[in-house]
Amino acid sequence: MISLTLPTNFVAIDTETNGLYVWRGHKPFAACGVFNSGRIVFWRDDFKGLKEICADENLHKVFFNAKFDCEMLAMIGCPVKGRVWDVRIFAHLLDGRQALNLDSVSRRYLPQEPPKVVAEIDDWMRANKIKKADKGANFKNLPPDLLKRRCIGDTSLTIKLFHRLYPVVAKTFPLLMEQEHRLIPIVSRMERRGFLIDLEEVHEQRMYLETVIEHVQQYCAGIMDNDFFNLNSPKQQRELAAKAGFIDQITIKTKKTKQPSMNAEALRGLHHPVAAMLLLGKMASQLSGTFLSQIQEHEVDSVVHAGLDSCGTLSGRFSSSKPNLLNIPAEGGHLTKEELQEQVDFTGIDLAPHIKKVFKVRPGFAHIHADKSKLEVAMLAHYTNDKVLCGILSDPSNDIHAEISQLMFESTDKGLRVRSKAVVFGYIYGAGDEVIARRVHGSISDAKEYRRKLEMLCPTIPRFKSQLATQIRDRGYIETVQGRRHYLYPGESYMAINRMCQGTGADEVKSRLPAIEEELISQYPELCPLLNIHDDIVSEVPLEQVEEILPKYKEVMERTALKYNIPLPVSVGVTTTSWADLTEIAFEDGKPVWPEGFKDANNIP
DNA sequence: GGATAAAGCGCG
DNA sequence: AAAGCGCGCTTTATCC
Repeated sequence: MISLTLPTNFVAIDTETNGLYVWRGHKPFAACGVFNSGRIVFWRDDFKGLKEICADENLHKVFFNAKFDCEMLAMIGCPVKGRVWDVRIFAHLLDGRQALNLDSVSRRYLPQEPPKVVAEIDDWMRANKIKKADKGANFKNLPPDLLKRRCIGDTSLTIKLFHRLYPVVAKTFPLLMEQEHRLIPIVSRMERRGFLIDLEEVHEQRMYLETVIEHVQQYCAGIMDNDFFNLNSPKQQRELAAKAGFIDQITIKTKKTKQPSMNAEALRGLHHPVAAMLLLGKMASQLSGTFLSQIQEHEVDSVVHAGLDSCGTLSGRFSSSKPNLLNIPAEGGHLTKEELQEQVDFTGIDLAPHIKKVFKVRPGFAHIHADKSKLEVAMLAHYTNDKVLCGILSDPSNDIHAEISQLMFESTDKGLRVRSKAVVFGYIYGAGDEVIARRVHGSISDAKEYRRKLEMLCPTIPRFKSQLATQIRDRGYIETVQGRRHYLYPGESYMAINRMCQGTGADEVKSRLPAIEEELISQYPELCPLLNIHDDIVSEVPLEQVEEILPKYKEVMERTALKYNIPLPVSVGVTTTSWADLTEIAFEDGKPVWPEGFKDANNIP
C-alpha cells in the first residue's frame, strides 16, 4: 500500500487564515505552494491557479497538520484531491513525547536552524500588545512582507521535512502511517458535524448550580464569621477545616507542598457536615464553571464542534478540546446523594444535574455507542498470553473481577472482588503499594500480599513487566502489535504495562473508524461518526436506518479488529433524545433485542 | 497585566 | 527506592 520511496510529484501547501475554525467562517487569506521541483508560488487574497493544483489527482499534497489546511482550502473553493501527507503525523509516530509544532519538529529533524521569522512575529505581536490567545486572529495584520516570508518559510520547512522523514516513517511504521492518514478526512467530518446542544437545559442547570454555590458560600462564610468565602481557594478551605476542627483528621497530603489535601477523596472520608457542604459546593462549582461554561463558550448555532486530535496523546488516544468531550461527567460519577445525606439533610435538593442531558440527538436521528468492553485488561491478557486471564476473557459474559477474586481469595464476596479489581488495575496502571493500600482500605502489607497473590496466579504478568523493562533499558522504547513505539526512560519502567495496554487499545479502537467508513458509510452516507471516547465510538444515524445499521455496526467493529489471543466483544447502546438517555441494547443471534416499548417510545420504525 | 505552576477533578 | 496511566480545563497564587 505504501511505497518506501518518495512520490515523484508532490507539493507542500500552507495556508494563512483569519482564524482556526471553519464553522465560525474563518478562511485563508494567503497560501504558499512549494513543489519538489523547487518552484515556489505565493498567493495573497487572490488564489488564481490554486484550485487546479489542489484538484490534480496525481500530485501528492504535503501539509503540516493536513486536517486544518484541507478544511481551509475547501472554504475557498479549492477542495484537495489525490494523496495527502501530513508531516505532523510523521513526527508524532517517530516520537510521541516531543512537541508537535513546526518550529520544534524542524529543529529536531533538519540540519539547519529554521528561519528566525517565528521570533520576528513574536516581537511584532509583543510590540503591538497582542495577547498570546489573540495571536492567530492577528496574522492578517502583520506587515505583508513578514507574513509572506513566514508563509514561504513554513512551506519550505514542510517540504524539507517530508523529504527527510517520509522514507524513515514509511519503512518503520507502514501500518500506522496508513491508519493515521486515513483518519484525516474522517476526523474532519466528525468535527464539522459536532454535537447539538440544548441551550435551554444549559441555562437551567447553571441557574440551579449557582444557587447551590451561593448557599454553600453563605454557609461557610457564616462559620468563618466573614462576609465572603471563596469556594475555590484551597487556602480558605484549609482555614475553614481548621475552624471546624477536622483538619487534623486529614491524612492525604498534596503532592508538591505536602499540605493537608482538600480533594474529594480526603473530604469524603471525614463524615463531617462542613466537609459535606464543601464537597457539594466544589462539585457545583466545577459543573457550572468548567463543563457548562465551556459548552456555552464554544457553541455555534447550538452546536459544539470539539477539536479532535489523533496525535494529541502519548498513547495514541485522541485528545479533545474546545470543549473537551472526553470527560463529560457520567450520572452519579461525582457525589452521590446517599453519601452526603448521612452527613447533612439534603432532602428536597437535587444534588447534581446530569450534564449529558445537554447533549441532544438531532431530530430524526439516533446515536449509536459501541464500546469494546474490558479493553485494557484484554490487552494485558493478549500480551502476556496468560492462561488464567485468557481463560476468563474467552467467555465475554464472565465478570472478570469476580472470577479473579474467586481464584485469588476463593470467594466472590463484594469486598474481596473490590480488592482484586484494585490490584489488577493497580498493576495495569503501575501503582505502588501505598496507592493500592489506599484503594483497598488496607495496610501496605495487605497491598504487598494482594500483589503477591496476583503474581502467583498470573506469573506471566511480572515476567511481561521485566521483559518491557529490558527493552526500555536496551533500546529506549517498547513496541505495540500495531508497531507504535513508546519511548520511556528506565526510571519510567513502571509505566510500561500501562503504555502498552492503553496504546494498543487506543490504536485498536480508532482504526475501526476507517472500517466503519468503508463498510457502512459507503452504504449509508448519512451515518456520521461523532466521537471516539477511548474504547467507544459514537455515531449519528437516521432513525429509519437504526435497526438495520445497529447489528452491522457491532459486527464491523468486531470483525475488522486485529487478531488477538482473546475476543474483543463490542457492546452497543442507543439514544434518540440525549446522551443521558443512552440505553444498552442486548443481541441475540446477531439481532437487537429491543427493550419492551423502546421502539415506540423512541419513534424507531 | 500576562504568563505559569500547582492543585483539583471530570472521563476512559 | 519509589512510582497509579492518559488527557483538558479552571482557579488561585505568584512572578515579572
